[in-house]
Amino acid sequence: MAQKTRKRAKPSEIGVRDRLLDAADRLFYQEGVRAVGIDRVLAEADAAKASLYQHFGCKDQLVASYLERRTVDARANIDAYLADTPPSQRALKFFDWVVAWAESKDFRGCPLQHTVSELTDAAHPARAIAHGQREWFAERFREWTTAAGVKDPKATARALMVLFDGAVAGSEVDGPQRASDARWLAKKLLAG
Amino acid sequence: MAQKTRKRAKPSEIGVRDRLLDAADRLFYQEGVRAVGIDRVLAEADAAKASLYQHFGCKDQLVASYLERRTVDARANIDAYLADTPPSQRALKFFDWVVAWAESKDFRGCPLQHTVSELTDAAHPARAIAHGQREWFAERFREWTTAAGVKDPKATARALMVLFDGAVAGSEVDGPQRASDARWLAKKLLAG
DNA sequence: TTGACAATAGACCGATCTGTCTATATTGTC
DNA sequence: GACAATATAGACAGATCGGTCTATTGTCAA
Repeated sequence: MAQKTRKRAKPSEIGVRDRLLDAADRLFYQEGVRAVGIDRVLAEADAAKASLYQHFGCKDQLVASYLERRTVDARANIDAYLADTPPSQRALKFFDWVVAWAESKDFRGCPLQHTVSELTDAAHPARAIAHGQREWFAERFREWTTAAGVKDPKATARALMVLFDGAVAGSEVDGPQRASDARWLAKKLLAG
Repeated sequence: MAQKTRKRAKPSEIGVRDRLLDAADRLFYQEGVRAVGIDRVLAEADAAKASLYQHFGCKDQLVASYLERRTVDARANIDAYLADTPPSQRALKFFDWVVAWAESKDFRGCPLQHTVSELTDAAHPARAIAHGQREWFAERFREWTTAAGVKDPKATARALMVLFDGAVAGSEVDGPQRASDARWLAKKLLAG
């Protein structure tokens, strides 16, 4: 046993697992996890059915893995975006990131919100991912409001969470103006 | 032609159409419009398939009608809730209504947001309903902030819309605390 | 060369989906 | 009682769903 000699695709190529995740990401995010069937994912990924079930076991797990990768990427993305901003300014700067996201071509709201509202089974593996990411956001908001030196950092952090949710949900329906509106109020809140 | 002699069910009974709408409302809202099939609605309504297609033509139209009735009821509900509150206080009072909604047993987020995110076809009849209701909310927020005499009523109204969306979306995932958080910031905004 | 492994292609299964259809029962009006 | 309208019950069709299975191909290591 042992001696993992794993290594199939040449470094320049993308392995089947990643192709499946890429396809799932595009389709699930754009159209929803219930609207997109396995066959569409396979066609988009140019992969075989057996590969999907070999790597993920079932569709629910593919959905969870898609969400998981989304959250990992988002965290890295946000941390990088804020790296050059002094901690005391990060709370507000974060809303610049939100505005940019809402204005991006493929923006279609929050994948976590979508998935939670589509998959009502409380035991679905994707829900744990969503919950974890929510916690990460809450923690970051507390960090940023504390660093900002506002009067009530915890209440302010919770309010920023509401503004974030509202920015994303509102932008999905009404366009990116809602994200700017959220930033406007966030600035007011952090200044007062 | 003419002489509508319509009148089937006795006044004390509920007609099939309403039974279907009631069932659709419960199931679509609780589990999502894609997760619930026609047969589940029929069983819940204790109705025949032909009745559904006689009254609504297709599932998409049933979904639109369910949303339409939701919005009509919500408008009446909110207006009644605020009737005794002086116009200048209605913006804040509205967030009491939101908190109460988020705390209600069957709360599961915003039916408009859910439907828009599940039905990505821009031409879907349900989307027009959702859009109309958003406009109604925006208009009301402008009324209330104007009556409140705040400095920038339009910007404030847009910010309240964000808080509303954030309250509802956040409460769906994290619980009704998010609605209270939104109210907290709304109060701050309307006071300052 | 051989054997293990990862991947593809696609038939197949049973369940479920929306929607159509026929047949039958009930009711109010003439 | 006859008729039209409304409702029920449920078979049926065609598509799609998630998931299993077999057969085949290509590649690396021994």
